[in-house]
Amino acid sequence: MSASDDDIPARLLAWYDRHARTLPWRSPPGAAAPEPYRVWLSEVMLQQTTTAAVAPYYAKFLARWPTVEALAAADDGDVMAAWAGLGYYSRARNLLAAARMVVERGGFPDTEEGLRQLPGVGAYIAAAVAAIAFGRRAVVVDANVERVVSRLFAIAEPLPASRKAIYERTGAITPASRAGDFAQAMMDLGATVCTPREPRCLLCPLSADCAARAEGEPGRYPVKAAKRAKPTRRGAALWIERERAVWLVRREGTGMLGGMRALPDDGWSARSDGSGVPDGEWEDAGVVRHGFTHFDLELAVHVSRTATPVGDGEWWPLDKLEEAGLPTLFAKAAARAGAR
DNA sequence: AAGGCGTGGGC
DNA sequence: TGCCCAAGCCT
Repeated sequence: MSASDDDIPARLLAWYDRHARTLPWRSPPGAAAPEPYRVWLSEVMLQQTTTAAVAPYYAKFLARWPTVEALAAADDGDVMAAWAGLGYYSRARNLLAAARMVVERGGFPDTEEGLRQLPGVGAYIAAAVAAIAFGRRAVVVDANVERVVSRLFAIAEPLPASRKAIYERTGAITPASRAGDFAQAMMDLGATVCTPREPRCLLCPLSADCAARAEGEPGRYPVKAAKRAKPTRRGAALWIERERAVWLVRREGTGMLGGMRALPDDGWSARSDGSGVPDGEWEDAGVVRHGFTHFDLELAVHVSRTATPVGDGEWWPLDKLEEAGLPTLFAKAAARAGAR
């Protein structure tokens, strides 16, 4: 490094004062912090999800449930349906459970340790909310920070083994004041300058400090462990129609798409072979392909107007299908069934 | 502690 | 097209 670590937060915050992104859940640099509810809601939505994808959902949730009290009083099915399409549905289940805990205890915890007790709040979100909403010094490490810090210090150890070292290095450059702005500055830097491919080092306020840049190939970091191949599973979904209505069920439990409204299926999510359509006269409506995090799915869509409804469900009017809150997989299957 | 857990966009 | 990636958490 050409300068001491002490200068890093100062340079980064000066950069942030001029280049902070404007985002719906964020206050401008130096302004009063947003309400904890808004920070928490945005952080939950932003897990593994782009800001562009989150923005409309954040607006919708805030308009419909403006406070944590309103959210705590919401109907479970309404919240799940409002989350439909955003993915990682355990987030919605935990969101509601956490809102009810917060109301029960009379407000948000204002420490990392307290926040960690809420379901769906892990190390990252607890630190982010403590820093951004409550102004506490907290070491905030997300994937952006992992990338920036890996490059800044040329950490050669691959992720995820390097997480501990990254946390310590991040802690060493996190300032006592403006920790929330510092965290958001690191994330903005990672999102707009220190990008995964072809980082724009000429625009970076930390380029003089960056060991990876000094080495000449900053895009080499962070080093990542090899990932495993994604298998393909096959399954079937059932479109059972009567009088302009379709039979929808609610998926149980906390597994794949748990808690979400869905088409009946053959159990593909619990098995890898996919087999078996119940007796009856089924028309083949084709196959929907959908990629999940750890496997690809080829879902055959079977259509019947005479088959007996499967399981515990309800007849849903076709002209209101958009309001059913189907996850994207089943929205695709519905489109396939309708297009036959 | 490594794998389950969604989806859409960029290249 | 196929792969990588995006403000991770839970078990």
